[in-house]
Amino acid sequence: MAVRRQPTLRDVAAAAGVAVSTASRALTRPGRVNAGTADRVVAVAKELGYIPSASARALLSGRTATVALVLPDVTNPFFFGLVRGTGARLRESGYVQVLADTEESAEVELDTLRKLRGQVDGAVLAASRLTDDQIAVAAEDLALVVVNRTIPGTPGVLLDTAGGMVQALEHLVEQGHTRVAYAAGPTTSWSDRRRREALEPAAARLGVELVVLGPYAPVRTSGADAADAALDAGVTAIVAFNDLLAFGILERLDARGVAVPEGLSVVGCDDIFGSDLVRPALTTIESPVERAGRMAADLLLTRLDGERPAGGDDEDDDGLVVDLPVPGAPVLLPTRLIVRGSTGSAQV
Amino acid sequence: MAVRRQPTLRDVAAAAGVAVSTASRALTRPGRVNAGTADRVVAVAKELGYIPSASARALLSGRTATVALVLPDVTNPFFFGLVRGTGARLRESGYVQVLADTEESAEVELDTLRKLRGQVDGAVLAASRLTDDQIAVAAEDLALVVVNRTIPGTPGVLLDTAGGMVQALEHLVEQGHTRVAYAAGPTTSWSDRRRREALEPAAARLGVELVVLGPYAPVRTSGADAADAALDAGVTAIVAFNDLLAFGILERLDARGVAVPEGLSVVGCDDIFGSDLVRPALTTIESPVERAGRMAADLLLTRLDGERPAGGDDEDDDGLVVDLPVPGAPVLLPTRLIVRGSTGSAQV
DNA sequence: GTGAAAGCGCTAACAC
DNA sequence: GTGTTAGCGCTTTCAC
Repeated sequence: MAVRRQPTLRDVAAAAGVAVSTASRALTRPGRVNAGTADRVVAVAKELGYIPSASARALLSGRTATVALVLPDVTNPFFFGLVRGTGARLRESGYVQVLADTEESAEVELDTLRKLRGQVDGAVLAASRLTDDQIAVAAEDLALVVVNRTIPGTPGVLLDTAGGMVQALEHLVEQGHTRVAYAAGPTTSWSDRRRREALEPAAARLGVELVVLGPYAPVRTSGADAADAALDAGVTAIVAFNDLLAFGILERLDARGVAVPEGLSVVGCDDIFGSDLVRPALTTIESPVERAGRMAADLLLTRLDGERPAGGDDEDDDGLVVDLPVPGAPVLLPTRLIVRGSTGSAQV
Repeated sequence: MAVRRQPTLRDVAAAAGVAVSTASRALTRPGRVNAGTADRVVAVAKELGYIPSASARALLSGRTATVALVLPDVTNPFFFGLVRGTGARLRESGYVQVLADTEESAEVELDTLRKLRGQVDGAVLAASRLTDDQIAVAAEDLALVVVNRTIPGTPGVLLDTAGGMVQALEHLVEQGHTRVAYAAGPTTSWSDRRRREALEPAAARLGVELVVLGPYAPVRTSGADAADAALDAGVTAIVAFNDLLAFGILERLDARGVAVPEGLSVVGCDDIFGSDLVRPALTTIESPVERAGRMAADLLLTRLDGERPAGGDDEDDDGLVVDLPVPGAPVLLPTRLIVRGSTGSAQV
């Protein structure tokens, strides 16, 4: 693991017998240099194993070709798709992906965002624990795209799981259910609020009684409480905040000897890895998470590559600088109900 | 998403009425500056929201406080633990984690490593697709720690899944199995070779017949072929290269109406998310992947923070520079067999 | 204890 | 078409 000194542009220029500026041009804009010279420089650079210093470029241009994905918990399988989607899109454009875990803490998130400023060109902020205001403020210092959040003036991508849950409710009604529980997620969750706001009017419209249970931490272990509460509440079906919670519910029902779907129909949300592995397989709401990630990265890159076309730098001293046209509404991605074995007719 | 101009050290110095050098000292080494002055500078810096430029620091020191995790496929749940483990350890030391997906391609991996040089202080290389030589060469230009690989001179962390598989074999023998299949992984996999080399002598020692099936791509869909082959081979138990493959095997057996473990005992490997969710739950080999990641990051950081104690920079012009004492053997982490429902007595 | 100045590697004026 | 020069933001001599 010895470390060899990297050749610099100066080394290349010297070896090729040209000035650094010529070497620089030859490597970045070959058109503006004598073809023969350019070839020679390129050859020498290759031979020496020259790699331009990212730090020097960054210092000069203010651009790092790096984008961060900020999320509350890398552990949560739901976010894996986001990692993949953003990563794939970023790689396509030659960007480097940085991963930041905020450990479900608003404080850590704020601090992370602060430190990221200057280190990255922008960030995709997923399931943020911050307030709208805090995000808006952070967006002043760092190009931001939010996922599952609406912040006026900040581009965003929304997964319409609320819509998916309404589909689930309709499905249950068709199956004859008239009293359905919703096992709620954390009160701090923006998505949870959105879902409740969608479920309540839908329930009224469909003439079904909706019982809200919880809130529950969106993890498997909370499933036991949720299952018990559902049984106590005398519902025939339960829609869970997410699949992890639904897995826990299934486990508990199994342990208590309650058959699914005969004793209780169960619906999850997100279609994470494993939802088709459990028995009975879980009826759930498929979210195009990976696509959302790709989209978020795309929005950010569009922003970034429009922003400073070529290292522009204003010398205005009034502090404030660029103000860009902001895309109106966030992108809303539809979700889809996947019916599997965990839901069935209501037992009268 | 406007972007405000960041205050620089010069701004801070000016506002505090001191020279940049003093401001720099006040912020980095408060001891070497008049207490009052230092306080003032710090206060001003805070007020202005000053954040030191990472690029400038990197340019000057050659250190980026960034480490990359390079892996063949972010999609594979097996690597999630690695992402977590390395990420957690890096964060603890204030390092930033960069994620690089090489898409299972040696070429992409080589290119990634090349580009990473200079962008990061080091990298954790997991399940590399490169040859030993290629890795050794890459290690000359970038501080590297390998996971599940032994490269002389390069620190590494090994998960002893081969040992776990021997445990599995012993367990099966105790249950009366005398003819057992191993569903092999990709031929390019270093781990697969290691496991075979451990299983064969173990089988001989235990007096059990070992049938090697495959190779199979380590994904769920390959499970169908593996299950069929096992049934054809007339074995009573099968050990799969990994859990994904085992899941596929279970699905196929279910589809063919073969009971598990009565008709066939199934063992997976890695204990990934979902292995206790399937029915019957999967007997598998638990690997401390997260711990391995943490360890790998730890080895790297130790290396890094010993390497250039404080931005040292040699002016030797002979090209070659540092050569460090290399830790001898790689760290070997033990694995453990977890017996669940998918294995049982051999049906005579 | 503090300031002035050099320089990390690179690109973008500005000469010639 | 090519060389010279300035300067990105910072740390670190070297004077004072």
